[in-house]
Amino acid sequence: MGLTKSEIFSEKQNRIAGMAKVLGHPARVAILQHLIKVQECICGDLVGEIGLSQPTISQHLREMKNIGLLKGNIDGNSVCYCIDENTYQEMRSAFEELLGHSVGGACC
Amino acid sequence: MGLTKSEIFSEKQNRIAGMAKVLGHPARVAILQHLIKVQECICGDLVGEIGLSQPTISQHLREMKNIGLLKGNIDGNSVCYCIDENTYQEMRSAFEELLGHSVGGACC
DNA sequence: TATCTTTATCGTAATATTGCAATGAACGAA
DNA sequence: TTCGTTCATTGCAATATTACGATAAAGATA
Repeated sequence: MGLTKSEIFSEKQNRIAGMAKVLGHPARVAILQHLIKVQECICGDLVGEIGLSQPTISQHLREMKNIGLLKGNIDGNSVCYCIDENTYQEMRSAFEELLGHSVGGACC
Repeated sequence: MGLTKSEIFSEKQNRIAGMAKVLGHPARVAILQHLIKVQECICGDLVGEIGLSQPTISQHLREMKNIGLLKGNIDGNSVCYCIDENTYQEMRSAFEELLGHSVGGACC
């Protein structure tokens, strides 16, 4: 079937999964790391930096924009990308909340 | 082509992506949250708790075991699952490192 | 032994993702 | 206007993921 049954999960669970999914590809991790380092850049920079084709980078950028992690600002004939601080902090909080527990499993 | 070009990324980037990917499905988020709450449980508990079929839950559990997030301990004819504390902490550290920066983008 | 319970695996179908060539759109420069 | 630059979109092929019925494997129970 291949169709995720989102309706049986909470909004929050679906949101966390969506944010994690966007980090679930090394190209998007690399894009985020590069943007953390240089704060802002254009698509062409990332094509040179990462080594995937321009359409592929563009597609990854769109997915990152779709969940709100990136913003793009048109500047002449190029587009300046940077991280959306709100979503970036939302992700930090969500993962910290999910991963900040004590987990001493007794059985294993 | 559908084949991720892992070889052009660093070990660390691929590892982060792999850990994120496992949280990139709401069922696996729900499994992790349940295990955080109850510390340990068997597969059948999760089937009742989450509402997916037993083979589907088993498949998700396997992916979580594959990256080391879960451990399973055979106990009679059932399997007791719990969180692997080391990987859980590794994930916390990795995401904290990735998401703990200052990101004031100037262009957007 | 026969049966029940519990979990894993196989097989399959449907959908999703990844990647890129080709093309289009929009701006700047000559 | 014409050409070059930059990025998005389209279209396609290949691989990956999601989900579950059927079945197998293995310990528990009668």
